[in-house]
Amino acid sequence: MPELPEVEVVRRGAATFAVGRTIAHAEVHHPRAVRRHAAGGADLEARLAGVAIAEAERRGKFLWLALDSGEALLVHLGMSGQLLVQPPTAPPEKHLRVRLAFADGGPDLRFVDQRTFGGLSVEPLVPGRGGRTVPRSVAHIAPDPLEPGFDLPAFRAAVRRRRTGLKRALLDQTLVSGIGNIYADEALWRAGLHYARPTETLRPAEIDRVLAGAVEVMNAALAAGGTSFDSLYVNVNGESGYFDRSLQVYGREGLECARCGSAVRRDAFMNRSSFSCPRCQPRPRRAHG
DNA sequence: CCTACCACCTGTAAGC
DNA sequence: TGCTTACAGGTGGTAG
Repeated sequence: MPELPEVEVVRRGAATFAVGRTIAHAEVHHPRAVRRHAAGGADLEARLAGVAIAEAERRGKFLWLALDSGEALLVHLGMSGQLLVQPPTAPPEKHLRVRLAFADGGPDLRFVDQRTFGGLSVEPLVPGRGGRTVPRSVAHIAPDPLEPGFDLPAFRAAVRRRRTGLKRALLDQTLVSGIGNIYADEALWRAGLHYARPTETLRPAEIDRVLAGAVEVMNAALAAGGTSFDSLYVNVNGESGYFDRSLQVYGREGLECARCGSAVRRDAFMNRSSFSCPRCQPRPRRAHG
């Protein structure tokens, strides 16, 4: 489950079902799912056996479970990862990668991931950006705009220092985290800005507008349980959110813009797609990307 | 240093 | 009905 709202839905599920419980043992079913854990799958299993889960935290699209051993179990869902609460007796899912069994004999926490772009690792906690303590491989990730400590003036300055297009900047997790392809397009539509607008030409008010658009759309998506076009994007109980019904441009090529009635266009961009309204978001004369 | 591109995977849907 | 191609909510490493 990719972007910030979907990851937050999963984090809340983990907080409800896993915090306070003790892991009996972990089983790594696929080595690729733990490739970021440098010491290997057996080491990850050893570090998880017998430790209790103290908290479930998130920055951007990175989710971690703070452990009473002092380390953290970092989870990135990649493009297709799921964290599922399942009875220990449930048969293994087709794409089960890691299973956590608990000392109380209650439900497992299972990491299921079709494409294996996601993964787990056990890492030390280190000082991160914005004064927060984060797992080591999250140290370079910028605060996300739903964090209380998000520094808007610093974000404005960082964007204007960039020499790139606005959407590239929104997707750069070292500038602002949590925004992916769907919510970038939705935020740009809300702000009435084109994805290729050169960052160095943006006025502070325009940067504020697109960031505010991202915050609004992600909060709305969170309230709807996230965006889900298929069964890949589900909460810990396997349920889909319904924010896809509220998207204004993403995935809506040829359909009417809700604001002006023009047909939504789709452009190839960064090996994926960008959806926008040709009238509300005119292409700038000078464009980046 | 900074920016842009590509590889990393599996599955589904559309096109021929 | 096959077979091929395009595409999918992301990230890190690396070439320029």
